[in-house]
Amino acid sequence: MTEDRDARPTALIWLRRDLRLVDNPALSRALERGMRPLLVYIDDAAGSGHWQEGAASRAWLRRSLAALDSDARALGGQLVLRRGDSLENLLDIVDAVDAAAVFWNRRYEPAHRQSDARVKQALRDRGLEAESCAGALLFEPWSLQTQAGAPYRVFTPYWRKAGELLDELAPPLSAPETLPRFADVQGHSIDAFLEAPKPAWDHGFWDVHQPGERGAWQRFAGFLECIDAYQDQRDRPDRAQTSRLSPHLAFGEITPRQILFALRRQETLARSKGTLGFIRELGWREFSYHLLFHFPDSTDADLTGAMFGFPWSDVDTDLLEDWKRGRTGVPMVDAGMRELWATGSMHNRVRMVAASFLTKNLRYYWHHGARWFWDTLVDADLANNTQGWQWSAGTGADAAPYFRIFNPVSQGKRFDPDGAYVRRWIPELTRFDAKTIHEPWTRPQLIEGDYPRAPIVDLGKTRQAALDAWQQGKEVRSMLRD
DNA sequence: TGAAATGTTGGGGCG
DNA sequence: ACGCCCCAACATTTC
Repeated sequence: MTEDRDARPTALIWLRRDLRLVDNPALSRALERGMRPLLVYIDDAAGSGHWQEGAASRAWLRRSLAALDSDARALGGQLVLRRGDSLENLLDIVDAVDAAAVFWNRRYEPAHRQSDARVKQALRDRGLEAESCAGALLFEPWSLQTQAGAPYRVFTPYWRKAGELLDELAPPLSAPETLPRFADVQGHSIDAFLEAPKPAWDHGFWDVHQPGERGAWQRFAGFLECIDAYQDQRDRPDRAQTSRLSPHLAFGEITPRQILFALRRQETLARSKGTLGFIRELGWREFSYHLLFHFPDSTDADLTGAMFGFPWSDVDTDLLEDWKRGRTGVPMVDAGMRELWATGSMHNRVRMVAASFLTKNLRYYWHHGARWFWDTLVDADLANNTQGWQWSAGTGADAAPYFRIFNPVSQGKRFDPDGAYVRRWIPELTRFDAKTIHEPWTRPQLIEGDYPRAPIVDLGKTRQAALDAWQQGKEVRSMLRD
């Protein structure tokens, strides 16, 4: 067997949210160093702190790992699957294959930064080489700062600064042509590693998504067909013209720099409004990571004091449940929440509408919404989810002011003018036409089934109550300042 | 990457 | 011709 004669040292490639073989810096590091890479994934619940991946993410993870396992085998290699403490497992595999090094791509979530630092120290204490690489972002969070040396808190100057550096980015890395195989290493089989959901509540996910590196590139190719129209169409949930790359990015099946370089190669598209608009959205992802890195407490508490003293409402669990399950009686909100439940995804415009309803009409603290999205989204990403919710609630950096309260009826009329999106997810409203479908309570006799005949809260009254509450909080804040 | 209230402007109908 | 009103279409302000 070749491995017996091969004198090259072995490096473990500790995979997490970088489930790809192309443009994988940790893997490339091993190859550059003339080392034999062994891919390892460890299911370590403790390493994520209290933001352990939700059920939808795990459904995705299961399929993404299966794809990676198959891709690794196709190159002659393997993917070692382990469960439990990361360090213990790494050390055990190091012993089994007599590895000299462990390489991985960096994570930026607070719990992972802590546990990764401990792992790195412990590996080095044992005389092993341990290196973390930059693989998930265009820019490391510490590489961009204001003239005063502080982290940016406003997107526009952040992205302007990033724009100066975009042209200097190194191109993506290529994949190995082959991978070595190791005979004496124990691991779980892919089928036994993560159980398929029972009952198969995730079946609707895979109509719209195909996890894995190949699925990511197929999705990207599909998106290229309509990226020209992206800027004009991206707010339309009734059109399937967004990239839908977010779960692939969240699991690291594709990287932002692969996307960026691939777009640059498309000469006719590279400077189009649609392309630039999409790249700007990648910028928001970068900005979210930047904020998460510099303000790690923001996953659980307000990033700014803008809403200090605001009287958030006590949660009525029945109403919260109505919101989660798409039974608020407000079509645009319910359609979004049902899309989320069925597909593990929700159109971005509708996420904003649903978040506005929760944090303003219901006046619940954003954390309740962030938790639900965290559990149900296949693209659950701590940086994006946190900043998205803080942005909606008015508590974040560069956030929408709290008084920007969406009217889900006018949002519906504007962005789903035919009612096609709402009709797709709320069959109880099939009898409505475009004119009235976003306010079915004006024709309650047309509503079918047990869909609410009226919204669970009055949109006008709760809007005014939110503004009044904001005014109160404003007084508290100004008293505290004096 | 709001909405609603309020203010302004200008065209047209009408006495 | 003129003032007056109505109202749509915008613009500005406020939360």
